[in-house]
Amino acid sequence: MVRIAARASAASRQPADVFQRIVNEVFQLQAAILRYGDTVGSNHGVSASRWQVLAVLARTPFSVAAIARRLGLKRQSVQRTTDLLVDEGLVEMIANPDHSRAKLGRLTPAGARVHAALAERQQQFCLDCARGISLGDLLRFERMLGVLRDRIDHADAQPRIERHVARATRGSKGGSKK
Amino acid sequence: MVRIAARASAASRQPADVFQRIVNEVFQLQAAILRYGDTVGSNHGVSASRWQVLAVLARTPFSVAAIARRLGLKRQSVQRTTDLLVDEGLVEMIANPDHSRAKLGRLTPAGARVHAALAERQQQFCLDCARGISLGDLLRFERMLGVLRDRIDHADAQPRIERHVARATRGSKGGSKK
DNA sequence: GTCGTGATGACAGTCTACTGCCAATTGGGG
DNA sequence: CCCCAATTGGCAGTAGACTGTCATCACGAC
Repeated sequence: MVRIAARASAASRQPADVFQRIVNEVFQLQAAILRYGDTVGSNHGVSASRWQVLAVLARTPFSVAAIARRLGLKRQSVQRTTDLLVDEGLVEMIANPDHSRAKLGRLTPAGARVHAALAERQQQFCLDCARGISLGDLLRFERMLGVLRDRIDHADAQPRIERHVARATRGSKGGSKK
Repeated sequence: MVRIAARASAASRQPADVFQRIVNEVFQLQAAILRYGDTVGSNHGVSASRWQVLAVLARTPFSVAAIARRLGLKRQSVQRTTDLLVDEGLVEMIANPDHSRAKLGRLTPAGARVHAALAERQQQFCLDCARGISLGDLLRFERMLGVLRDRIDHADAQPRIERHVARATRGSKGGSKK
């Protein structure tokens, strides 16, 4: 399908170059998703990150740590978002019979209304985006996302030379470079 | 314990459900990339975002705004990162014959050294990640990322019903949408 | 019953990206 | 020549995610 020899410059087909473009595209795709979520959500008074939390709690109450695991975020990040949602009256913390300290977040009636409105828009949005793309392509795409994530997570991120030395020089990241 | 509600939708093949899982995967893939970049970069004193700027400037000097366009970020974000890189001695601003105010960023010898070390690691990393994946699959994946981004960017993010009413009922966080 | 480990919530601080606003520069039209 | 729009840099403020740290709670080992 593609001639291998000539013109590798414009859009390089070297695996490493393709991969770098993919990294850039992933960043921009995530930014686009966040932009969309913020825009749609703002019409209902919530940002993309709050929407995410609402979506998790819409199914069934969860502790903050459980929400974080589902979203792939840190406890502390979700904690902050959840606190704000409680302040706004969209979420309430209810007692957890299994753990006196780890209360469960649950949508208030107001929170449920917001989520319902957003879910409806999201359904249409998803269908719009998926239109014309075969289910097989979508599933392949989803699988590839997972494969790449696995590989990146399991890649050896440590230097091959004096790992302990390099690690000792860390600790202040950017600030150490004065 | 964390098998939660994922069961019901775990293998859903409805396009909208697949799409929602894709969104989640994109977020986590981006987080994984950032984690990797920070880990590798920290061994050389730079974070993932600084690495990105160094990579752009490695080819040829650019103005801050030009870097931002290349990375798909806002001017102000890149400006801040670039200022820090200048403080750290990895980048220097040189005169721009075409614009007296928009100076061009260029790697200092120290910056070039850091970038060279990172580029070498990155090359190996990209090859590791792409191993076993056909070039065609990679290119298809790259194309799909672009397609989805286009659709999301061009999706109708506005409500179909009385936007001004919804906005009027907000108040606090609505400021972002002015 | 007591202790240690892990999970959890809470608080503080950092980093990065965003928006908003303003000043200076550039290039084109009136 | 002067004015205007677009571009650019600079500064301020906000949002969200991260790490680090500590106290508390649950649970199993002893």
